[in-house]
Amino acid sequence: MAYWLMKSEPDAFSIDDLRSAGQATWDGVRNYQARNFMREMQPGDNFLFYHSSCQPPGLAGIGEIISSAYPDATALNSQSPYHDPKTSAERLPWVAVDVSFQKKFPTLLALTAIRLLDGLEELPLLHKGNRLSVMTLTTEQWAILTKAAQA
DNA sequence: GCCAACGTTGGC
DNA sequence: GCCAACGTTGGC
Repeated sequence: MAYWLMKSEPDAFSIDDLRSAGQATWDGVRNYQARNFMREMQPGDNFLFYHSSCQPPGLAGIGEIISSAYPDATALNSQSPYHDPKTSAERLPWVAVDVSFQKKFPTLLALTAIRLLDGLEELPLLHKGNRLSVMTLTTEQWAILTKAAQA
């Protein structure tokens, strides 16, 4: 089983939205490195739900990956905010996965608090200028973050 | 609202 | 294939 971290702007889709929906489609990712990680996802993997571009940014909870990657049709939809006019049904590089709610942390683990934790030197989230919206976590990173979030 | 960092685009 | 210009991300 693998561990992931995925970012979402809570104004668009938050941990509370996932909790009320129970499950959801994680789509709209338009970056090849993030896409490649999504292709590796398997049902049963867990991910940390990160709220970005908000105040404060940080980890809000845990979800589960419940499907492997499949083509992200929002790229083809001219009405979608995720429309990618360079794609077609024959040439569709983007993927989505289905996810389910697992838990919301008692309090948000803010980015400022994450920066103070030991053992996360390799975590891309903390690297200056990093914008990757889907990243893999080692078992150790997962343990450090989930422990801090529920302390 | 600012701006640093990064990815993408397009001229050559 | 290089690289400058541009657009986007996302913390502050």
